[in-house]
Amino acid sequence: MEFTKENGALAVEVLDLMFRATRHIQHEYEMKLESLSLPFQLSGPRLRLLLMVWRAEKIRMNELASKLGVKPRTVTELVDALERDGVLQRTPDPDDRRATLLHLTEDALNQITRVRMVQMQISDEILQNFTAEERTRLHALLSKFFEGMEFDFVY
Amino acid sequence: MEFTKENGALAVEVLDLMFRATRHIQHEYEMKLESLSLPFQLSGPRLRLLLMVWRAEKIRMNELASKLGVKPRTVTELVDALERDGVLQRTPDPDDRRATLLHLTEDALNQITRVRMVQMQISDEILQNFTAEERTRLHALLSKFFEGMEFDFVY
DNA sequence: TATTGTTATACTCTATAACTATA
DNA sequence: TATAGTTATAGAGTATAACAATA
Repeated sequence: MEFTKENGALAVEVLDLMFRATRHIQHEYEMKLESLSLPFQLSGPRLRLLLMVWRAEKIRMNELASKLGVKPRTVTELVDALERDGVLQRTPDPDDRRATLLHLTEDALNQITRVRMVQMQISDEILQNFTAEERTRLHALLSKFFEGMEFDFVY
Repeated sequence: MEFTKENGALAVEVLDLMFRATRHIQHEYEMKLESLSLPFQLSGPRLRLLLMVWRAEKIRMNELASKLGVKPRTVTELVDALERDGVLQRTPDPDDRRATLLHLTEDALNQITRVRMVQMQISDEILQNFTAEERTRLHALLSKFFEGMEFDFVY
């Protein structure tokens, strides 16, 4: 599609709307997460990290950083907080003594099903105005942002 | 739509994808904004505020806060930075001596056309995988998040 | 020499609470 | 008594740079 002022104006409107919608949704999402009275506090970024560790079972801080799309220093920060809250643990990597492996604590593993279920309920509630077909179409459209992207682009 | 685990799982996937796409886009967007060598630094939140002041011509900090969906204290912070950079100015509101009006500087007004044009180009580039029809459909779907919302919901 | 994760430091965005000046 | 915006303070998320341990 060739660039014209009209195309540009439409593009700005689409992205603007997307940013606004996401802001709005994230507000709601975080408020609902906070009101859960889990044994640990989960913000958006913390939940994202938590679920990534959970899916991997165990993972290096290194790899986690690149999957999250943040710098290793940021992972150190987040992990410090989550370890303090008893959500996950560091263990030395037996294969490389420079590296650190992360895994969830027993406690977090026991809570994870509930967390996932609540996540589904929150998400479903936020999408209450959308039919199943609309959800699928939105998913398909959003996927286009990642089209033609090298390797497994995670975050 | 009735809640089932399947609906919930789809809803989570949709929002997860939306968050990831937005993160990704915001990264690109901010990088491109930075590489513009404007006479002032524009992050996402600063641009958002700047454009809102521009559209209003003049506006109270108060009203701006509610339109941006942030607290007045946050506006003070952002405005401090933008005033330091010569982007906008505070003037006392003649109608209410408690209030402060904001307006763009001459300098910012001279740059704004360029900023808007670049914004269009960046946005168009980010949406390069989307046809005009897909853009319109995405816009329509995203609008649904705001359906049934009271008053003019801005941010 | 390169990589892993840390300490040290800092910046941006955001907020709550207490306060000042005005309404 | 209520409102507009500030000072004072804080916390989350993010980053860069220098460094120690290890590869």
